[in-house]
Amino acid sequence: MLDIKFIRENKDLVNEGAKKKHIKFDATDLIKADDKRKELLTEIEKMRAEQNEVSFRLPQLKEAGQKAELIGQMKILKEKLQAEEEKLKEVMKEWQLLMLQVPNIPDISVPDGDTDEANKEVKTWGEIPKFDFTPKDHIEIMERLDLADFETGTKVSGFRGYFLKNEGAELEFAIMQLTVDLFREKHPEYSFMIVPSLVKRETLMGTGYLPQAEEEIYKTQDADYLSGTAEVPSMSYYADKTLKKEELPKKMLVFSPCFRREAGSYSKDTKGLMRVHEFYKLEQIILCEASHEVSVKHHEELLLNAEELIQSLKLPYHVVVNCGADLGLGQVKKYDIEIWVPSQNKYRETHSCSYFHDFQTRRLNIRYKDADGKMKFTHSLNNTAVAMPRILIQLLENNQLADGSVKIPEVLRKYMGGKEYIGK
RNA sequence: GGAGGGGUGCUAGAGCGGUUGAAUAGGUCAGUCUUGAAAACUGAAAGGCUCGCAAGGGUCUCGGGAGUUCGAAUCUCCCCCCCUCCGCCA
Repeated sequence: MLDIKFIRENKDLVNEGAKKKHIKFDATDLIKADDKRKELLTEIEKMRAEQNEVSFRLPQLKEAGQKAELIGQMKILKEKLQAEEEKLKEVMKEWQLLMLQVPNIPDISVPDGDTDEANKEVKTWGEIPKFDFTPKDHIEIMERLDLADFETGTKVSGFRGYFLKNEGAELEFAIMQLTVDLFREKHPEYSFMIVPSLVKRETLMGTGYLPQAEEEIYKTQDADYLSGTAEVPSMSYYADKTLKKEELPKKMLVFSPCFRREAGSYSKDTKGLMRVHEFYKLEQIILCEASHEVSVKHHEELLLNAEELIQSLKLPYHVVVNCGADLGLGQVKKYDIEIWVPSQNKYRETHSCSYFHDFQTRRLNIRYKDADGKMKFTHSLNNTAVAMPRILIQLLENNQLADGSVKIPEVLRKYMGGKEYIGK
């Protein structure tokens, strides 16, 4: 959500931003609705002022006749007031609906473009491995080495179901532990959090996932929902709270199971671990003071943290800046990290790093008192730390050997009992 | 699941139809006193919306929503949350 005052004063900027994001939106309707809102509000408040004034005077009146007359007048006023309030309610409904559609303005450094083709590579790291054999895909590797069972996964869990087994499961534990250790040792300012995935509807409304993504989210028979990312509960943790300036920036490493229906992607990545209905993720979240420069600084930091992890695993990757059309409603700028997948001969996304200014926190009402004594909405940012099991794809494929075995990256060995290979 | 009790400001806690944005106490901040501190004393202090160049004004907010009333923190209904007891499960 953006500030209505800002929208009024920067209508063209907002409209251009929407255009860059390829989102159909025109602030004109919203401003019209806001005019109506203000007009009604002024009228209503005038009536309320009169009501308050009379209700102060009324008990002081001695004469019964005077009293009765005044009460009669107030009855009429009350009816008028109620009618106007009813009108305002209608206007507010429209106003809120429109407010929720206003996209945040993308940063100037965001490239133009209408598909992910236009995403711009800003960095590459590591060497793309050359194999003197045809590299297998992760499904074949895992099935051969008994690291996963997709067939039984489908039988037990349904479409996109999977079991991780043996070193497949061990690898997942190891990577998570590696990530936790990395943050504990190198980034101790991050506090650890494990958050609920089962959340109330209001929580998803607050974070802006509902009503837009209704189809994408699992719902329980108690009308609760299964969150698709830790961002939802961890941001909601701070909803309606006023933080102290000294508490900022708040940095968190958050663990949660994630659930996604993948309703719109029936034909995409249907096999293996690429796109599954349930998985575990460690997510980095930052709340910081309301300054563009500070947001940008943290955005770069979040990216580097993730890169650090990938580099320690020695996986080749690149970073892209998402183009306008690839940005979500609230995002100002987004980097994706994509790690090389040999069997597909391309990079595939593993991390998504965005900042939002106060777009999320305005809706969630996360504030702090700034040095100037003013209440401000914090800025918010997030990036994946590591998402399981997707990264197993790149890990296994890039480290596969001709004999079908897999070499375990050095940093993970201590978490796997010193093992160097899987399947040797 | 059953039976009760309760949700008030930073905190504790009054108020239970009419100058209550809200007593009182504690905490916080500023000042007086002091070499410094403590104590004591004095004073300050909520947020949203809105009008205004500003000073300042209006309005809303006592868990959330709806209602009764000329007027609601106070009465009624619904929802959420917390506590106690019983049951159930581990």
